[in-house]
Amino acid sequence: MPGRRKVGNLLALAVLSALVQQPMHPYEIATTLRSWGKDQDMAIKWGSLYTVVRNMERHGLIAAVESVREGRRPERTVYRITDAGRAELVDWARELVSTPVTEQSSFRAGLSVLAVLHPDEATALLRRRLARLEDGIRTAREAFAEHARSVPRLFLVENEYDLTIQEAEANWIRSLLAEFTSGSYPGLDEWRAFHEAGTAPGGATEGGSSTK
Amino acid sequence: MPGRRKVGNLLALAVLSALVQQPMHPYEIATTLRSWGKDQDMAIKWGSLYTVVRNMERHGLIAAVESVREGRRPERTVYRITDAGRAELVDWARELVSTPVTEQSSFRAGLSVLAVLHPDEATALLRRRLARLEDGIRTAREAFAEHARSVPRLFLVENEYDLTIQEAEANWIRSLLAEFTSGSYPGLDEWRAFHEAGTAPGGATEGGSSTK
DNA sequence: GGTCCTATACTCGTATGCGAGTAATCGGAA
DNA sequence: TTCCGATTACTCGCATACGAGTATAGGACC
Repeated sequence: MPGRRKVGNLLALAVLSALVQQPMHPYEIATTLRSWGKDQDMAIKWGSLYTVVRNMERHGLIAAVESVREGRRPERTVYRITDAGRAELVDWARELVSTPVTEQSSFRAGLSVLAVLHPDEATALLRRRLARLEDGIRTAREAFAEHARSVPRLFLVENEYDLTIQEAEANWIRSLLAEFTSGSYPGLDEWRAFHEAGTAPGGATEGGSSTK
Repeated sequence: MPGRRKVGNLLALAVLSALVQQPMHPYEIATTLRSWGKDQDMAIKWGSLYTVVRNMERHGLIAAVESVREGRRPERTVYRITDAGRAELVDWARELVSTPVTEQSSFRAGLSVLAVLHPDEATALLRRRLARLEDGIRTAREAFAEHARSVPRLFLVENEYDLTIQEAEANWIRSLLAEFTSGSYPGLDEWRAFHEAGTAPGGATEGGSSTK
């Protein structure tokens, strides 16, 4: 339970933002979100969607409108947003916008154990990341330009933000790589020495003996 | 299970990086991590720690060394890293460093529903965020400078990264705010109009009728 | 030398997350 | 006409995540 929200999953926010437009059944919500391009920043997990929707109903944020059975397909339950849901949407938006939270970042985690890799390998891997990142940025920029034709900028703010952050990361990696390759990074020699002596840096020297 | 890792929780990575130094019992791992300052980017959840450790043992990444009972305290099980664990640590580090993944960001989520707020409120909230962010950056910078006295820069890369990203976010917010306050942001008037007409933007006009 | 507060060191139960499975419909090719 | 694969629309159940609870030890203070 991240925080005090009745339904803490950010997927719930997406559901609210879809239902605020019009009543829908869960599958339609997913489709709408995907067409909206929200699936990029929030891969829709089927299992979660239905769990989240059920919980949202339980907490009165949404309410079932009808259960249609079209032909003999599985029953589709159509939901609409309630006033409580609308209030939650706004309140949640307020919180998310105004309060910075330190998010979990896998790259940060990777960096925190960067020392276990040989500096040359670390350099190569960072180059790899940079290349992929540049690729991703290019793609995102194109998709953004495409979308921007038909959608007002306000509805694409998150993408603009994303691009900015990714660029900042790319730049940071570039400058780190520059220090690595020029040899100006402090402690680079010790780092290299540790690894070439066949031991992990920061750890005690251990012969790699059998484990079992 | 994020990916194919036997134990996908990033906490497991932290555990490995602690145990690579020397065998420890779980509580000691937590303490070590905290002293290392890793708790900032990865709040240690007690429940998770023990679950993760158990799973890691099950998968052979770590192994129990001994179960000491000091006095009449609860039994403490000391774990050491195995060769498989060491291999996992390195392999995991490689992946995390080389492969960018689009992480979940609550701010991005917030931005994606920014339109549900009145532009004036959005502006105020962004100002609020910016102030808090600047505060956090200042604090982090000081902590970093302090640490940098005793710890080589290599072991603080993640913090450097973090600062860079946070600054990028702050700058982005600043420029967005500038556009909002100068009125140069496209669509600002429509945005305002939507809200002042008493309806959510992008949605159909709906009288706020009773819900139940 | 008794009491209180904090630190140590976990355990347990529950809510949640989510992959994998299921089943019906539909459009097109053979 | 029938078969096949894709699409629609969910359900189920297990593994995880994690808060809250528990219980002992040690030191400070009076």
